[in-house]
Amino acid sequence: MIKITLPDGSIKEFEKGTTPMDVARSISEGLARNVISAKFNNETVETTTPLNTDGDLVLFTWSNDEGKKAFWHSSSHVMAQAIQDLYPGAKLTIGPAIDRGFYYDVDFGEKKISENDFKKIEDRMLEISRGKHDFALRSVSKTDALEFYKKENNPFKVELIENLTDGEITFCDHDTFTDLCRGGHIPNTGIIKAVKLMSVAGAYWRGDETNPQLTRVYGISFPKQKELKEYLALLEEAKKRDHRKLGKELELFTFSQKVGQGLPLWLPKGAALRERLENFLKKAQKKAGYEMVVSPHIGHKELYVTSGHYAKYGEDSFQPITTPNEGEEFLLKPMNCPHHCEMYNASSWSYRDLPKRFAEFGTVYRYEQSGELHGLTRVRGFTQDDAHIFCMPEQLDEEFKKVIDLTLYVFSSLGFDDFTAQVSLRDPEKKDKYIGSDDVWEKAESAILSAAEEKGLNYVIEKGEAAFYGPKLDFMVKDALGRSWQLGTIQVDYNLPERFDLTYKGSDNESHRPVMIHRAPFGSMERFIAILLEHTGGNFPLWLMPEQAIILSLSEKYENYSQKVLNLLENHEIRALVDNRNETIGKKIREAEVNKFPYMLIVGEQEAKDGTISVRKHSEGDLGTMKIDDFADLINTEISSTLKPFKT
RNA sequence: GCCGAUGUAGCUCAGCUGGCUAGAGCAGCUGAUUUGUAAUCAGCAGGUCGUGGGUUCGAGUCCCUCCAUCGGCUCCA
Repeated sequence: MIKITLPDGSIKEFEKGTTPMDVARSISEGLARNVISAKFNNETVETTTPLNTDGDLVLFTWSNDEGKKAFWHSSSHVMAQAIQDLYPGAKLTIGPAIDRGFYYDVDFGEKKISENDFKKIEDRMLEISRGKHDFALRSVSKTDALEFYKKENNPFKVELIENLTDGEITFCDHDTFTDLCRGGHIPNTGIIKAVKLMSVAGAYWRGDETNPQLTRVYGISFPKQKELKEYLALLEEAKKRDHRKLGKELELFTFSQKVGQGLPLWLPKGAALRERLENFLKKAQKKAGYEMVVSPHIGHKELYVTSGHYAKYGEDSFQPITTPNEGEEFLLKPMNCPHHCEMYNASSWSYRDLPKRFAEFGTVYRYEQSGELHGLTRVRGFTQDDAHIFCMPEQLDEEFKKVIDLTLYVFSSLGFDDFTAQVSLRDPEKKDKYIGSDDVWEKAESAILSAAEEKGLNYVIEKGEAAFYGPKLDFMVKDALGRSWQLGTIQVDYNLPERFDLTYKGSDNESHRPVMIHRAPFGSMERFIAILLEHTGGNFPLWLMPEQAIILSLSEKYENYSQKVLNLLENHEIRALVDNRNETIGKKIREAEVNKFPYMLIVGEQEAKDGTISVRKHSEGDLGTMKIDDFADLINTEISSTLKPFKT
C-alpha cells in the first residue's frame, strides 16, 4: 500500500501501482470525468502513470492553468498528427502549450501553408479527437529513438534526442501517431471538442536567426464549443481596446507614410496628455532630488565609441550624419546616458555633492527592424523619461530603493497594479555579449536582487535579458491581447563611469569612481501611453483626461449661459469645452459618450434660470442638477482619490 | 530583416468568377428645425481603388516590384 496526500491535507491509502485517475475516481465520478492532468511530488505525471511510492498528488481539471496546459499540449500532438496526415513529408520539430493555446513548428519543405489551409487541418483534428484515442507515454532507449527519427528523415528530432540523456527519453503514442515527448497529457483525445487554428508565422529553429526558418502554426482548443466562441468574443473585445484604434478615435496621435514608419505624430490632445504626464513626474522627481537637464538630438560619433554603444549597435543604427566641410560624423541620439556622463564631467564633484540626479525627457531615435514596429509600443523615435543617478558605491542600495519607490508611485497613480517585476541578469554562458568584469557584474546583480527583495517586489529572474552594460529591474505590463511590455526600468551600471572616467573626491581626498543608475519609470512616453490606453480603454484617470467635461447646450439659445459655465469651470481649473451645435441633446449626449467625455453638463432653460448644471456621468448616467461649485468639488474629490502627492 | 495576411472617400466597410460614368453608412458642407439625457430631416460635396510596372480589346478585380499596416519570429542600448 502507498499513502497519497491530497492538497486538502487528507491522506488516503491505495494499492501500489494505482494511477491519478484511480485516485480521482475514489473521490468522485465527477472528478474522474473532469481530471485531465496531475502532478505527483511536484512532477508532472500522466493520469495513467502508476504511482509506486508515498507522495503528494494534485489533480488538475480544465479550470486550472496546469490542466489547460496539458489540454493544449495534447492538442498540439493532435494537430501534428493532422498535419502529417495531410502533408506527408512535413517534418515536426517542437510543439508546446503557451499561455493561450499551443503551436507546432513544422518544416513543410517547399509547401507553403496559409490560413486557407486551416479548415482542413481543423477538420482532421476534430476527426482524430472524436476517435477518443488514449495518450500513452513509454520509455525508449536513445538508440531506438534516434533510429525512429532517422528513418523518418527528421534531422530536428534527431538533434533534440542527441541532446537528451539515455534512459530519460519518452515517446507518446495516440492513435497511429508517435511523438518525442516528456509527458503531461490529457487521458484521451475525446475531450478536445473545439479547435481553431489562429495564425501561421515563420519561426527560426531553436530561436536562432541563422538557423532555417520553420512554419509555426498557432492554435487553440477547448473542451466545449461554447468556450471557443467566448474566447473569440474576448479577442474581439480586446481589439476594441487596441491603442492604435483608440489613439485614432480620440485624436491623440497618428502616423504618416510620408513622415516615415515608426515616427509618431502627437496631435494636440495627445500632446497635452503627454505634457500632463511629464509634469506629474517632474513634480515627483523634484521632491526626490532630481535636476532637469537638456541635451541635443545628435551627438558626435566619438561619444558613442567611448560609451561602447557604437561597437554594439553602430552597424544597426541610423547611419551617421556627416558634416559637409569637415567630414565629422554625428549620430542621431539613440540614448541619453553618454550626454549625461559628459554633463557630470563638466564639473568636479566631492562626495558631499553625491548623489547627483540628472533627469531629462530625452527624445531618442533607434533603427528598429521594420517588422518590429508596433503602434506606439515599438517605434523609431520616442521620448524616454530618463534620468541618471551618479552616486557613491555605498549609496547604491538606498538610491536603488528610492527609484523603486518612485516607480511604484507612478504605477499606482495610474492604476497599474497588475505588473510583474523582472530582474534581468546576464547570461553566464554568453559573457562576450556584455562589457565589464565579472566582479562588477556580480556587485550590480546582487545590489538589484537585494533591493527587490527588501522592497517586497514579486519578481521573476530572467537570465540573458540584461543590458550589455549592466543588469536591470524592469516593470512589465501586459497589453489588451496579453502581450508583455517593458515599461519602467532601473539599471545599475559600473561600466559607463569607467569608460567616461567619472570621478569624485572622497573624504579621504582621493579620487573615486561613482556608480551610475539609469532609470525611467514610464519607460517611454509612447509605450506608457499606449499601454495605459489599452488598460483604461481610453477612460483615463480624470486628472489625465484631455477634456474632463463637455457642456451640452439644449439649443443655441443657451450659448451665453454655456459660455458662462465654461468660464466658471476654468476658474476651478476644470478642462471643458462647449458643444453648442445645432443638434438634438440626444445626439450630443451620444457623441459625448462615444468620445468618452467623463462628464456631460447639460444646460437649458431651467439651468440658466437657476444658475445650475445638469450632470451626467460617462457610462453611468444622470447625476441630477447641481451648482457649479458642487460639481467642482465632485471633480476634485475624484482626482484626489487617485492622484496622491509623492512622499519621499 | 524573415514567414503569413491585408491595403477601395477623413472613418467603418460593400464591390461575385476581369466588362457601362466605383457604392453605402458615419464624419464634413448648405438649408430647414431650436430641441430635456445614446443618432431630426433634406440636399451637396468627397476616391487617379497604397505605389510603379505587366497581362488583356478591357484591371479595384489577374501577375510582378516597392511602400505601409496587421499577426508572429529574430532583435530591443
